[in-house]
Amino acid sequence: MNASPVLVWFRLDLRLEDNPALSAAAERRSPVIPLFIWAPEEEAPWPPGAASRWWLHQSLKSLQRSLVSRGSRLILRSGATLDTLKALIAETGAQAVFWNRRYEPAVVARDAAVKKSLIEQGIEAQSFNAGLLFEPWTIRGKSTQRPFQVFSAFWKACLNQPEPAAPFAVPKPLTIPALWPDSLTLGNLHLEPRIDWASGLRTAWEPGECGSGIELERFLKKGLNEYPSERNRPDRTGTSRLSPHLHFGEIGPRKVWHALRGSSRIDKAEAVDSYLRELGWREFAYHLLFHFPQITNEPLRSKFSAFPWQVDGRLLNVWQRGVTGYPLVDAGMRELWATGWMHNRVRMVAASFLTKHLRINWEEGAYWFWDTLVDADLANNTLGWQWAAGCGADAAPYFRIFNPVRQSERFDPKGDYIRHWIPELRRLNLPWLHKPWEGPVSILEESKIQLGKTYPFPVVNHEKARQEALASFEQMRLARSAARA
DNA sequence: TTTTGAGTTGTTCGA
DNA sequence: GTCGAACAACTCAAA
Repeated sequence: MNASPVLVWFRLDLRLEDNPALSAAAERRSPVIPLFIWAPEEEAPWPPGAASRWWLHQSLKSLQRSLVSRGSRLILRSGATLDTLKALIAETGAQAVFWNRRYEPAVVARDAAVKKSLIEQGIEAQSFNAGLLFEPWTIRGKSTQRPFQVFSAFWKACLNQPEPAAPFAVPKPLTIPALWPDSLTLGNLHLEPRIDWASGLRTAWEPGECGSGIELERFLKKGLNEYPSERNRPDRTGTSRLSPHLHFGEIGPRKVWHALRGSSRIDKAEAVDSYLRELGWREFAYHLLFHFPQITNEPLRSKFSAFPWQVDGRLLNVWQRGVTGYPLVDAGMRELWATGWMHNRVRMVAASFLTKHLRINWEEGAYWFWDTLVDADLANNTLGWQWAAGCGADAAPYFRIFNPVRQSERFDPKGDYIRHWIPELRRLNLPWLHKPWEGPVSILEESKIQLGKTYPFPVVNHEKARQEALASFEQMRLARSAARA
């Protein structure tokens, strides 16, 4: 037996299938020591939020279970990563550390320092790609050789690349070390909330590799064919719901890619392309985050630094709690609070509402989503918010301001989504459900609604807010041309 | 270097 | 109800 063990350092790749770091370690026929290190402060200013920590706990539990069922274990530690790795190397005599790459700026810097230090110490340190179809540095403009800032050109370049490799199989039984190092218990990491607010999350999700496989199967069977149209319907299950699973790496994009391309159950190539395109947006988000790492806290378009954002804690709070008086926005914010997830169509409406109607800085929204989403992902969250605010890559033109009532009428036509998340409006008929403040007094009375008491009046008037948002853009434009002159 | 065509997800207005 | 145009100006990416 090959004596010295390999440490497999798990991060956002909490799976056994298609896990190149784990497979590479298994092929060594050396003992394998699976390891997770909890070091949130190393990810500042974006350490995992509360919903993410809840998910992480469940996902680690699931990974631990699968490893144990294979006769292995998952060693848990907390504290500074490099010190922890060095301590484990000393304890176990490991000569190699393998992991799968991450792309968040703070993590990239941390990992580079870890790798350098390990190599200096004579330890083999290898990183792999488990999380992306296309590594950010491999995609460049044809003539410019620069990173892309426009999605369609980016995705076209990706599709011209060789097809992503087939996923790795689950490795054969792992070689067990002669002696297991000490491990914390999962409870020691204190990932779960002290006050149990997670019952809605438990109902909505099954974290872990097994749960992701079930979700993918469901989507292939029931969702994908109608994806191009149904994906916009928050009142139906028309999306894949894979986002948290992809974020934690319980399933990898290669598996999803090949499952879709190879599935015989799908009769519409259009549906496959349409969903893969969304995976493409995920790739694009990572591409941007890698090449423009400052965008997590600065607008990609620097002229937006001059945008006259409003600072208003009351309005921010109203938005966060889902009491803006616009039913679709409120339904979305309450879905988020209850389940840790919000339908993408509603995310756009809610984000547009915060940044345009309330003119609150997109960063406030990004931090709220970061804390409350189970799929909080720095690349996707940053791209999404900057896109909505108009300051990001390929962003919506400034005059594209979502009308929360019109969006509601188009995408929740029967009001089922609103009724589900705003029970106090459930007796209200169409079309007033989309805009209660326009409902006749008699109808509101019959529906047991007292505006201002049981459900709020709109916090802003749509048309007025729209005009003010347009005026703010104009102000920014003028400030810039003045600065240029 | 310069030129040219194009750019996720919308709304409103008027015919 | 449906349809097309206007809503600006700017930046990116390729030729």
